[in-house]
This record gives sequence, C-alpha cells and structure tokens, in this order.
Amino acid sequence: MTADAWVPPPVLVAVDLVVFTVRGSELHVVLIERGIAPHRGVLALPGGFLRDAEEDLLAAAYRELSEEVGLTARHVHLEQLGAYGTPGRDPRGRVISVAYLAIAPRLPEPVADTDASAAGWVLADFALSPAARLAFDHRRILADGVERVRTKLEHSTLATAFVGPTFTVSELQSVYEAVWGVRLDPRNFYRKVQGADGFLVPAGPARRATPGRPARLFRAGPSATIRPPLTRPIGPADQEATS
Amino acid sequence: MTADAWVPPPVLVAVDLVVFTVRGSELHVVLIERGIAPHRGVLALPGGFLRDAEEDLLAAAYRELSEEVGLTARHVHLEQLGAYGTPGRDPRGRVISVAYLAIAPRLPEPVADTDASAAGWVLADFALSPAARLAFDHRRILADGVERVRTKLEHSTLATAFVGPTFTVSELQSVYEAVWGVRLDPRNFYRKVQGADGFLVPAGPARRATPGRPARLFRAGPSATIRPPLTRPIGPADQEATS
DNA sequence: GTAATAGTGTCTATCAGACACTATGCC
DNA sequence: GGCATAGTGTCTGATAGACACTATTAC
Repeated sequence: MTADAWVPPPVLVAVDLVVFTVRGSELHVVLIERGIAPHRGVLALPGGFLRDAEEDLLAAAYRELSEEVGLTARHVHLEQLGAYGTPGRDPRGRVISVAYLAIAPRLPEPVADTDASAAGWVLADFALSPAARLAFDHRRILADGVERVRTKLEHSTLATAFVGPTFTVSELQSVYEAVWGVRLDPRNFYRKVQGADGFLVPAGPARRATPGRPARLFRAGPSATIRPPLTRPIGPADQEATS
Repeated sequence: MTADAWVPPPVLVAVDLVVFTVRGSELHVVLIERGIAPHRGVLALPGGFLRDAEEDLLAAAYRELSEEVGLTARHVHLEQLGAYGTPGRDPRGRVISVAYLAIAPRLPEPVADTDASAAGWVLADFALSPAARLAFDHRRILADGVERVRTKLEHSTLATAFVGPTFTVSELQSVYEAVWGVRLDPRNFYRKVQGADGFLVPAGPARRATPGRPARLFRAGPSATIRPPLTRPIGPADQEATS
C-alpha cells in the first residue's frame, strides 16, 4: 500500500469440490482418502492446486471433477461456494482454496486418481458427524455446501440438477426429501411444482417399470427461480455462511 | 498433479469491497477513483492486495474498509461475496480477488487514501449503468453484490445492518424500498415485520423530531432469518451469481 | 380382484394485499 | 382546528397443508 519496493505476497490457490448426489433417499457427498501429504490417509474433499497461472478457476473445478471424481462436465451443475483462506489452514504455506458446489445426477462411482488412495460417495450426515475426521477445514466447507444446497432448493430450480435429463415428479420429490431430511405429501408436492411457472415442462408420456401407475416424464423448464418459493417444513438451526 | 518437480503457480490475492448504504431513499455504493496504475483515474471498488502472507482474508477486508473507506469495524456487516479469478482480469498478472459485501448505516463520507485520488458514495443504479466505466471486472462484482443484498433482504434480517442500533419501522421500510426499488404499503409492512419472530425487539418509547406521531424505536432481534420470508413484489429479471 | 403408485378435487386455517380507521404528535 | 406520520382493524382473494378420491399399471 505504501512505497515502491513493496510487493504483495504470493499465495497458492487450490480448488476444492463439494460434489452432491442423492442415492437411495439420502444425500451423499464425494470424499477421497488422501494419498499424499499432508493429511495422508485422511478423508478430504476432492480438489487440487491450479495447474498453471493461466487456468481459470471454473476450468480448474471442471478438471478436478473429471480427474478426481470421474465426472465429465455434461449434466453436472457447478457453482462457486466461496473462498477459504485462513492462514495456517494448510501446513504447506499460505493456501487459499476456492470451493465449488457440484450437483450430479446419480451416476457412476468416483474413481481414485494419483492423489487419492480411495474415493467414493459418503452419506452427507456421516461426513458432517464428529465420527468423520476431514482434512484441513473441509468440514466447514462441506457444512457451507449443505446449507447452500438446502436453501437453494427453496427458491431455485437446482433440484433438477440432481436428476437425469428427464424425470418424474416423485423422483424430484425424493431429492427434496433427501436434502431437507423431511417427508413431504406427494399430492401437495405435485400441485406445487406443477404450479411453479417454468419449473417443469412435459417430456414424453410415461415411464413403466415400477409397480403402480406409470408416471409422466418431465424436463427442467426455462426458469432458474421458483415463485413463490417452496417452503421447507421446519429447518434445523440455520447458519450464516461467510467464510 | 503429476511428478515431483511440479510446483503450483503462485498467485496474487486481493480483497475488494462492495460497500452499500442507503441515503435519501436510494441505494449507494462506495467507489474510488484509482490513483495508481493500472486503470489510473478510473472508477473502481475499494480494495487492495493482502498485506502479508499471514493476513486473514476477512481481516484484510476490515483493514481496507478502514483505510480506503474510513469505516471502523463497529456496526458494519461484512460477509464474503465470492472469488473472482479469471485470467487476464488484472494486467499485473494472475490476481484473484476475494470480494466482500459490506453494509453500513448511513454514516460518514469515505476518505481517499494513498491509492485513491477520490472516494465517495455513488448511486448504485448509476454505478451499474453503462455511463459509469469501472476498472477490472468490478461491474460484475458490483452486480453480484446488488443481487445478493436484494435476495438476502427477503429471508434474512440483513436490512437492520443498514440502519443504526435503534431505528423505527419506517426507517426499515425505507431500506427495503431503496434496495428493491419499489414502494411498499406502510401498514402491511408494519404488521409483517412485527409478526416475524425475533426480527425486531422494542427499544425505548418514541422518537420525536419529524411531523406526525412519534414512532416507537426498535433494536435488531436475535434471529438471523425471517420466517416466513418477506416477498419482493416483483423483481426485474433474476440472475444467478456463480463467479 | 389386491397392491401400489400417479394424479385430481376439496375443505380449512392462514396469509398477503388493499384500504378504512384511530392515535398522537407538530403547527 | 389542520396536517402528517404511526399504528390497528377488517375484508377478500390466494395459498399451504390435510386428506378423500379417482386413474392406471403389475400381479
């Protein structure tokens, strides 16, 4: 700020991913077991340093998603969660991590790459519990990610990122129930999402396979927001995510 | 990611501030005129590089708030907006800026420091208009800040950060009207904010000064969220802020 | 037929928006 | 008194939640 000789301190920048999906009525997140120091052998969010000085942050997030999770860009929603830069959060020096929130339809098993000795879907509730030890400040990042996705389901159409390109209303309901951890009335849920303009558009007649009447298929509509918002029945204590 | 010799690229980290207040029924933001290259003489958000490798991001934001805007920590709400790191956004090299949103009650004039030849409150609508040229990607950062504060007024008690420690309901209403750019019915607004549990707590009897009946004073309540949320009458087109 | 899920209709308590009305200060 | 703002009451149309009912499949 002052004289000519001063130069700003260089910093290392990493990108970390909070990758969510819904499997079997429960919210899951991708965790890896770190294969390199520091925190070797400890559970962590997938991520890594910028590859070079020209790599865009979002591009780095997509690259890590592919390398460490084995998910290709298509059909994965990716948005920035925030920057985490407390000094001392990484023993290697001053590292600032830009966290990204990724939402994937239920698809493949993640694959371990060179930095990770193992990778897989873990129950989000377990990953947040004291029983799971996470590296760095990844527990905090994960908690912020959970909070973000919970609140975004209320007033955005983010839930459609959890399901495939076409889906039934009850599949969408399962997403809400898994993320919010509540049970919803199917009839009221049906009316509500149908009434939200631009949320769902019909796509094909019906899907057979399960017992019971076949369900109509829908595709995500053009709207990014839901008016009026869906109301979460009751929430556990709310948090404010600031960093 | 690969071999032993590889090291991650160092990056410069800056902190930028989107400082809002309400003056005369309009949303204002602090802009400076840059006193140093690059973009010397151009309008920009206040901000600067990390002072040293040990400085916390939030601490740097508070420092810039004090140095460049002349606001001391007390009574200023500060929360992270996001990280902006597109390569080429700063001609000095690879710079990642962590933007913070600051909300201040209407208080002093900002003061120019060494990096800024001028600083002052500017109408937010003007700062976002094509007539105002902003340095770097600060127009985008500002747009994200406006969007954030607009949506947060709906379901959080953030509006109380715009007013002093004690305030009247009509002062609070002015905040909503300025930020949303709409007119609200005072009677319905009064009932609504009174009904929101933990939003307002009585503080003192009344304030005299203006014509008309004196208004009761309130203090910000313990709750950080509003249930049910206040509904914005109609919004201009919504945006999704991702980075 | 039974079981199971999809989708529709209806009732009720509550709420947002409109706005008449009362209360309390200044001049 | 007149005027201005604060605060309350009431009405109405819309909506959330509860839940009866019909529809369409598999067996």
